[in-house]
Amino acid sequence: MPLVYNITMKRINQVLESEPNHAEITVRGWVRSFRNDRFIALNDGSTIHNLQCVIEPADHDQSILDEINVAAAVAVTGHLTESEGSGQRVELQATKVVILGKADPEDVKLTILSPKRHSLEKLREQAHLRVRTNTFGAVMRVRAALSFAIHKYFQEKGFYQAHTPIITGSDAEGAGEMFRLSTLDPKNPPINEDGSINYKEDFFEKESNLTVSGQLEAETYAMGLGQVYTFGPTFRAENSNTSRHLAEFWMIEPEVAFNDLDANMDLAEDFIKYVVSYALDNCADDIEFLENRLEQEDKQKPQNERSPMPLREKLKFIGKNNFKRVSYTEAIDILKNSKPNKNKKFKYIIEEWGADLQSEHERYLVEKHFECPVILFDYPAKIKAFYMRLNDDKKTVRAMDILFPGIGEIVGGSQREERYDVLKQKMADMHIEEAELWWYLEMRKFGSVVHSGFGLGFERLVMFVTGMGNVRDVIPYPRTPGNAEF
RNA sequence: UCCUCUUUAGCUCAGCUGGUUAGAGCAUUUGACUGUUAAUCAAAGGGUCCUUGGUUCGAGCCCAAGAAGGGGAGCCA
Repeated sequence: MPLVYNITMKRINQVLESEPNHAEITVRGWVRSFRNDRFIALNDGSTIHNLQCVIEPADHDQSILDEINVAAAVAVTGHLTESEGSGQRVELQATKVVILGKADPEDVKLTILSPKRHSLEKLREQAHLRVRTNTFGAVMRVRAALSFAIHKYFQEKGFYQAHTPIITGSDAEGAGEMFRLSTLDPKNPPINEDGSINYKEDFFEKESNLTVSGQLEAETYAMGLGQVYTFGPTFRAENSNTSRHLAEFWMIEPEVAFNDLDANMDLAEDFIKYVVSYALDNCADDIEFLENRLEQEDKQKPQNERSPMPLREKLKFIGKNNFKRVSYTEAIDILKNSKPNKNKKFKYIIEEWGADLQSEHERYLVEKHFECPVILFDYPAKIKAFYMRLNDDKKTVRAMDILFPGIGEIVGGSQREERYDVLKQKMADMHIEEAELWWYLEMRKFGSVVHSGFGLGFERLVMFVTGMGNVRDVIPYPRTPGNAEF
């Protein structure tokens, strides 16, 4: 088999950029379509575009032609020429076709690889094959580019990645229900005298869980390395059944010593603008494809549910315009005086300061009132976590959320409470076990300084950049309540 | 967890007031054509009408329970 790697082997994205100079090259990929017994549309995952390989049927064995079926893997050797057709600039005049992996059309017919449109729900059922569709190829390339851009941004800014633990021994991170972790025999666990399970005999000799956030550990690292970020998987055992929640998702959590909340907002905004612009510049073809896909999808929807602007325009808008910064108190005033509040169109009517904002309120602010991303800050202390820094008014904390159109909350962050006594008191008030988080509190005794950070849900970012409407369609194998297939 | 909608061919769907042998487009197969671009033209094959139980002379259609999936809400990122 002449299939060892050599200099003439090329990825299709490179080939499509090459000059049609008749040089002999070999490409390998999967057949997307085979028209007229002559035109193979070949895709190798390197780009949304296919390479058209042209074969002269008389020059190839019938046994080979019979196996050039949709989804089959083939290696094609030939000469790159200008295309006679109008659909592409260059094409490969094939001299040799080798079938690398067969695909029986009768079997392919039963899968989403069959050459026709499929619903996103159907693609989800066959998640092991969906990356071979145009839409998922594009989404996953954009996801990978965004992941790279995130590391690039922080590394260039002098941040260090902190690998915070995935298994945690504390259950007080306060960000949601946790997945319990144990090696005890579930049918016959060791029992204490009072009937409870004796975790002293478990692997870690205490209860352990999958992490819901690396923030608390990241804070300790910011106190040594100055500016750090985490980027890893996070687990929440919430029974959330929405298009925006996963039980396993990836989160980015920068944490910076000496930053106050204003600097934190500056960082978050600059960071988001950078990665969105990076994707726009480096995944132009994929985002163009996704924009067209979205436009087609919008045609099926009623006018008021359609995207207000095309995908690329929306992404450029994010890069160019400043996010609107509004305090919680101002936001409440805006909402109180808003039409839907006065006409009782909101399900939850805003009556007084202190109420938690529902997603209908966030959407109103972002999509109707300001029509741009909004950063809300200085929330009531009562509705926010124990570690957020108390303002001098004793009523509000230095918290901020970034709200995006169509996505809702994409970032949640705060300036952390750096004062030992204040933090200790807040932990007591909010019933946080000091024994669980002694180390977090103790950090405040040794050179404690102002510091801030935020968490950004990676999948929500990918949703925004790709225009996909369901978080399950921007991660390879989504984990949701009742679903851990694949 | 709550509200709501859906489930009919491989896929997307239609199926009238409960009435003979359940249809269409795409996909697949076969043939024709051979510079196509979601190729085109012709023909063929393809059904546990989600499951269970009930009402009825008769159920894809009505009733009940269950299952799976979508959308929305809550919680959050």
